[in-house]
Amino acid sequence: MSVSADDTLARCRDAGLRCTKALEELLAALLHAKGPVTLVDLAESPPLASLCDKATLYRLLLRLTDKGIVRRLGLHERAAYFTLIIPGDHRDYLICTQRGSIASINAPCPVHELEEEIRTTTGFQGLYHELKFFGVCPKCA
Amino acid sequence: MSVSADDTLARCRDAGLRCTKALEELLAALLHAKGPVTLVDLAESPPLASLCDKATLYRLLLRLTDKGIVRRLGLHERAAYFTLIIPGDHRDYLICTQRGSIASINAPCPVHELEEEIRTTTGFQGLYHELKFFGVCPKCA
DNA sequence: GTAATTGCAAATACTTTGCCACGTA
DNA sequence: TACGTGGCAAAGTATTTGCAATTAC
Repeated sequence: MSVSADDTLARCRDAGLRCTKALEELLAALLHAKGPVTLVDLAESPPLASLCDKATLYRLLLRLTDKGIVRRLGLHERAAYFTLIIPGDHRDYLICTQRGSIASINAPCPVHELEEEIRTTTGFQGLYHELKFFGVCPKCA
Repeated sequence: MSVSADDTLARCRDAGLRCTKALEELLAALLHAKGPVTLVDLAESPPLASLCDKATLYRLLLRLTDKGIVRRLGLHERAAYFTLIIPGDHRDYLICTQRGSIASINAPCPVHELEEEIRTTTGFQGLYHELKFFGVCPKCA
């Protein structure tokens, strides 16, 4: 298991979650995923498919989201997307509305200052943001 | 009817849509709405509730989204949110994850440069973005 | 031993579609 | 008149929940 995997598992333990096989494999699947994935994506991926029920994954993702270990993204699809929160790592997304592909953007995110401003002026707690670009990629256009 | 309402209706006509009572009232409802609204919000609002079916609203919103007159937002709720696109007007959102309230942010959006850069480097067509801040508002915290 | 977690199955919620009647251009 | 649009009802898809059995601590 990579360092991140152990780190994440440790964060789960700290959050009071029990270390079950399902949790371990779910974290592994999220780590290996190239980007945000849906519940169904996860439920159908080889190790998880035979290991546990979709409802279990659903509830695990709920708890993880609750504990701030996983983020639930509202993209344009009907299904929700999930991604691990790696401390100190922020991602913005570029989505092709035609094919539904999701790419991460590596450019430095220009929103942090505004986020700081909002934090101080509104008093919101646990503030974070989602920045998504939508359009039709060259291949689809 | 305000100027915006006429403008928007004109855009619909230009897009080849027929001006029906349902369309007019839907546009009016979207204009009066403080921010993004769900299909159910619209279907239950007084003028529309007795005027037309939910399926009609659904199909109208589809057409309007298709024509670039309405934007469908993926927020964190299960339901999709819709909002009128006012040319030259861009909005970012501040969402309380506790109560689900959605506020518009008036601060100048710091993303336009990055959007330009993405447009030129990736060749995406019809590029636009959604920027949303999530957190727990002071009242809920 | 005890409380958290899980599987299975059923219930919800929201969206989407089919088909025929209707109204706009 | 012709074709886009609307109503009603049913189907589809993703999410959410109840409860008894199981498992981690």
